[in-house]
Amino acid sequence: MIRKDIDFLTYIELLYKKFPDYFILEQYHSKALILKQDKRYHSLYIIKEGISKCYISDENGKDFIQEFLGEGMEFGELEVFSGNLSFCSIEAITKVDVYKISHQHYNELLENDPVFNRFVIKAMANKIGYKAPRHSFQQSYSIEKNILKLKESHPDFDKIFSKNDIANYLGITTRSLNRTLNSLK
Amino acid sequence: MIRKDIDFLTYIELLYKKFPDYFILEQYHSKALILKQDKRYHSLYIIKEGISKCYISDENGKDFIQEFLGEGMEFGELEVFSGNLSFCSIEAITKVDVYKISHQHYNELLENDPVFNRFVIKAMANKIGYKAPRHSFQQSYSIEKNILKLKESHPDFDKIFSKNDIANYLGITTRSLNRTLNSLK
DNA sequence: TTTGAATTGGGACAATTGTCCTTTTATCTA
DNA sequence: TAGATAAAAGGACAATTGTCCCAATTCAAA
Repeated sequence: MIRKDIDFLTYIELLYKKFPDYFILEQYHSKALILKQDKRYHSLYIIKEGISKCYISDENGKDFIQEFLGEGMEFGELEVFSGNLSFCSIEAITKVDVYKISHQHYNELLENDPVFNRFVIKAMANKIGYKAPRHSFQQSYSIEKNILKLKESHPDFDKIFSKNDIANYLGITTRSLNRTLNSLK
Repeated sequence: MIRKDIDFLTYIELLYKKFPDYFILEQYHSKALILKQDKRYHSLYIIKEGISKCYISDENGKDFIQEFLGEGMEFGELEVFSGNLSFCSIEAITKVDVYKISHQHYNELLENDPVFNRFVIKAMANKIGYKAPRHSFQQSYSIEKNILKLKESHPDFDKIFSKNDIANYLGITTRSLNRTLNSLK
């Protein structure tokens, strides 16, 4: 549920010592919007600490949460390669510390640092390999089974996240979420 | 609906001329299983011609189709980076021609050919950026809106694919699909 | 401590979608 | 061409999930 990549973070901290002017440390308070869907950015971010949510909003104002991002997760990197506008929004859930790096520096690292290059590719492979089974499961199984699965990996999920976020993560309404939580008690 | 990457294919054909022993040309007939979920492979594939489907099967035998793959799409590459078993199956829909390349040669190209490296990263970024909005839309909107959207991008989708495949792509049953198709007439 | 706003919980009903079958149509093979 | 097999269509009913509310609770700011 909360994605992490500690090895990548460790490597970023190492790079930060080596090229301190490549990175800017920023802090966002809970509920701050770090990235806004459909806007153009020239930097991307790697989470040093804290939890944020990555979500897509549709024209009716419904949000669909893609992932909860924790330490070592990067976001805003897809736009480096596609040249498109940001395709999702990122909002801080807890207080969040990030390393910010410009597209330019990021590209330099990708080209000149093979270890970094491999880390980035692995991170992308993870994102693909994680999403597919999750969406597959969500489509095929009942709300009940999906909640039981959440509980397995994060027994205290209903303490960390708001009901609204959980519902948006599962692609259901809060009403259905409540109903199912009751039937599980 | 059918994913393609012509530029990547063009580059692969170029590499094939340069390093003919890196690649094996294979052909699969319609309905052949090219990759099987939960098996280990030491090669990956790039489609030269034809259409295949990439799907995840769950323990109840339900299939969820991730993507339909056309020219220039690669599959089996995630396992190079994760070291895991194949997380989906790939089945030929039409007759399919592929370039097969070993993990080892693939890694060599990634490390020594920056143009190839960039193509691979872009391909992965595309996969991520394409899936997220699609699943988001599928979760939030009615079957009817999803079918109308399919029709927009592929007016003849019901000629190319079986009803079963379309239903598995949308994450619904064929019964629901038929019902909705009728109400649209 | 009070007040207003946001979050949570849930009743009643409607709409959507799935399940289980049976029938029809198309496709393939001997 | 007949018979077998698979694919498509759809009836009847059940289950799930959403919509539209309003009440209860929590929380923060005045």
